[in-house]
Amino acid sequence: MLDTRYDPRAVEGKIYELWEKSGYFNPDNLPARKTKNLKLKTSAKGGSPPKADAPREHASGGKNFIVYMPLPNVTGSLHMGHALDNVTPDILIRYKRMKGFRTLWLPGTDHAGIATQYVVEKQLKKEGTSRFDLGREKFIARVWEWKKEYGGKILEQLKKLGVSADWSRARFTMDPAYAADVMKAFIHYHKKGWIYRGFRTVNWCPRCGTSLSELELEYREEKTTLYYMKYGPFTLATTRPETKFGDTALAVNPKDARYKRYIGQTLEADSLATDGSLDVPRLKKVKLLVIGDEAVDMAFGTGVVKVTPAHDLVDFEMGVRHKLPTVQVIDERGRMNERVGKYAGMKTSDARKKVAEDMRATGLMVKEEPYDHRVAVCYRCGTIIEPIPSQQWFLKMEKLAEAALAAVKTKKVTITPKNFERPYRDWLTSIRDWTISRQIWWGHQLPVFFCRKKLEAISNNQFLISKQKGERFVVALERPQTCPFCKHCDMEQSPDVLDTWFSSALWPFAGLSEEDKKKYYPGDLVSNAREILNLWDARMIFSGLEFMGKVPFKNILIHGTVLTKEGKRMSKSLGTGADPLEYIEQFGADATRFAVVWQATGQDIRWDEAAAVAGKKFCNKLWNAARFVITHTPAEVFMAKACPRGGTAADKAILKKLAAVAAHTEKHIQMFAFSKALRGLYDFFWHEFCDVYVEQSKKQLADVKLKKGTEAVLAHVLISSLKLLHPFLPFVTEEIYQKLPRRAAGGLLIIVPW
RNA sequence: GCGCCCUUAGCUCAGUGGUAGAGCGUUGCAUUCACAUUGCAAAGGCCGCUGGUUCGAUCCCAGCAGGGCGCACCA
Repeated sequence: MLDTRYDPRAVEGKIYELWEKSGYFNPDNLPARKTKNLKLKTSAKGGSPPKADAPREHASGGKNFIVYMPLPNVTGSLHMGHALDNVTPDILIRYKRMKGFRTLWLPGTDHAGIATQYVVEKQLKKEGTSRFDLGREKFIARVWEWKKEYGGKILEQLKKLGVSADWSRARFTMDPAYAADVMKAFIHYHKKGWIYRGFRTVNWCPRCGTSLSELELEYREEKTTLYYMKYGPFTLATTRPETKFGDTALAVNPKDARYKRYIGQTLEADSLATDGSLDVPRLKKVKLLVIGDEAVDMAFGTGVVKVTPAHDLVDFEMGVRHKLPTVQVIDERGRMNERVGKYAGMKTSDARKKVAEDMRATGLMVKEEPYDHRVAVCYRCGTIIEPIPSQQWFLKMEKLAEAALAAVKTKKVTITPKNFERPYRDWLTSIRDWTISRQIWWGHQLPVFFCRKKLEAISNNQFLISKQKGERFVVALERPQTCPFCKHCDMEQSPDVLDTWFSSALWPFAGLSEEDKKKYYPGDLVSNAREILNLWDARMIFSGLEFMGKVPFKNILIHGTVLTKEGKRMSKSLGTGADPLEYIEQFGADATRFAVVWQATGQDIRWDEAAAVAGKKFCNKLWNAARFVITHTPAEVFMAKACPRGGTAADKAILKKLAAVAAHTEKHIQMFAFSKALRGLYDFFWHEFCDVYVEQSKKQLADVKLKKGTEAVLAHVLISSLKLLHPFLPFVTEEIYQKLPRRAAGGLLIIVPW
C-alpha cells in the first residue's frame, strides 16, 4: 500500500492544496459548522466518534491567536532569514489551531520603497532609459507592473515551506485601504502637532537621490588619509578638507586646558581662495568663531575640529547648539556647488585631492597620515553617503518613544530572549526625531499640498538656513479644490514619499476592514531578526498604542541569524547562501523545517546541511513506522475511544513515555523553545517508540492474548505522535493521517485537537 | 567607548553542582521479518586558559585569551 520511502515531492503540493481548500487558514472558517460536518462523518456508520479525535467547539468560543508575519519585501526571494521568521510562528499557529484557538497568521508584502525602486531602475537602465525619461507617473505605473508580475513570488515560496497563513487576508502596504490608513496616520500626527518640517543635515545618497535613515546605512572600511591642516593658531585633523569652505566654526572641548582660552573668540585664519584659476592656489582670510562643545574628543588628532554643519551630522547638532550658520558646499549629486567658485562641479573625492594639493602648495598642510576610516554607504547601492542639508519632514518622537518604552517596562510586551530589552531601551531613550520623508517616487506620497505661489519663493534651498522662507501648505487626505491661500492655484502635492517603515509600522492594523480591526486586533506575536527590533517592532508598538490604544502584540521573538558553516554572514553574491527552496527540493519542506528548528537553539545558526539530512531521515522513519502500524492494525482499532489502558509492561511504559513527551512538547512550545520540543519528540518517536516498542510489539502481535491490546497501543501512539509532530512536520504527518482508516482520520489533521 | 553572546567528540551543536550527550561523519557487523534514508556495536572529549567558592565544577564567581554580534562614535 504505502511506498517504502517517503517522497515529499509527491505529497507536499497535494497536501497544501487540501489545506487551502479547507479554508481553515482563515479563522472565520473555524467555527462549529465544520465541527458538525466532522461529527456527521465520524458517526455515519454508527458508534460514537473517537473521543481523542473529536473536534471540539472551535472558534465559536475560542480565543484568538494572531501572528503578524514579518513583511517580506516585494523584491524578496525566500532565504534562510525568511525561513527563520516564519517556521517558528507557523509552529505556534498550528499548535494553537489544533488547541482550538481562532488562529490568524496575517501575511503580506512590503512595497519597500528604495529597494523596489532600485530594482525597477536597474531594469530601465538595461533598456537604455531611466525613471527621469519616463517621468513620475509612468515610472510608478511601471513599478506597479513589476509588482503585479513578481510581487507575489515570495508568498508563493512561503507556501512551499508550509506556512499556514490566511492568504485571503494578504495585504500589500500600497493597497488602497492600507494607503488610506497611512495617510490618516500622517494627518493624525500632524493634527497633534508632532510633524514638522525643517532643514537638517541628513544622510544623503547621491545616487538614489534620497535621504536615508541611520538604520539604512551600512559601513565600509576604507583606507584614507587624515590631513592635518593649519587654521589660524590651530592645527587640526580632518578626513574631509574639501568641506572646509562650509566651515562655520572651530570647536574644542570646553575642558581642554590647551584651548580653553580661545572659546568665544572669533579668529582670523588663512584659507584657500575660491576665485581665480585652478592652477594658481591662493589664500584668503576667513573669520571663524571658536566654540566649546562636549562632543569634541580631546584625544583625537589635535583636539580641535572644524565645524561644518552642512556636511556632518555631529557638526550640524553642534551648529544648532551654538546657533551657527549652515553653509552648503556640496549638492544633491555629490558635487561641489557654485559657492566654491573654481572648485564647483567637482566630485567630492576629486575636490578632496585638489584641495589637499592646494593646501600643500600654500603651506596650509602640516602633515598627512594614512587612516583607516569607516565610511557610511547606502544600504541599497553602496554609494558613499554625503551628509547634506535638505528640507525634510520629521515626526516628534518624545511621546511615542515614552509609550513604547513603557509597554515593555510594564511587560505588556515581552521580548524573548530577554537581553534584547536593553538595546530596545537604549534606542528609545536616546532617540532623535524620525525623518519620515524620502525623496524617491515609489511609496506613499505625502498628503501635503503647497500653494504654488509660495513654493517658488523658497525653491532655492542651497544656502543659509536663515534665508529659508516660510511657506503655506495644507495637510489633507485629498487635494483641495481651491487653494486656501492664493485662491487660484491648483496646489502642488509634495513630491516626497514616506519612509517605508512609516507604513510598515502600521502593519498590525492598517488596511484591515473595520470589522477585522475589531475582531483581530491586538494580536499575540511577531518573530523576526534582531536588526528589526528597533527598525520595526518598536515602531509597531508605538503606532499600535497611538492609533488602536493597545499594544499590537504580547510577544516579540528574536531569532538568531543564519550564518554559513564557517560562521560568516550568508551572501547571495558570494554564493554562500543556503537557499531554502533548494533544501525543500532536495530534502522536502518538512526536513527543511526540521533543520531550521533543530538548529534554532537561540544562538546564531551556523547552517549545517546535516540537520536537513537528519530531518529527511526522520520523515522517512515516521513514514515507515506508520506503514508498520497501518498494515498490522485493523481499521476498527483506529476508531478506538480514548487511550488504551493496562496491558503489558511494554504497553504501560510506552504510554507513560508518550504522556511525558506530550507534556514536554507543550511546555517547550509555550516557552518558545521549539528546538527542545522537537528534539524531545525525535528521541521519543525514534528511540522509544520505534526502537523499543515497535520491536516488542512484533512479539506481542504473535500472541493471541496480547494482539488486541498491542494494536490499540500502536494505533494510539501513532495518532498521538502525528498530532504532536504536526506543527513541526505538517506535510508528512497530514499525509499519513490521510492514509489512516477513514473514520479515525475524519477530516484534516490541522484541526484535530491534541 | 557601551552592551550582549559564544568557546564541549572530526564538523554543527545540546546539556547538568557529582568526573559528559545528540545529529552528521568515521570503523566493524547484520539484509526475506515497517524502514539500508535501517538495526546493533565501536572508536573519538585535560567540556578555551588561569585562579577562586565548594566535600566536589564543564556547569557558580573573577581574570585572561580567542571568536561573533548589536548600539554609539569615527572630525
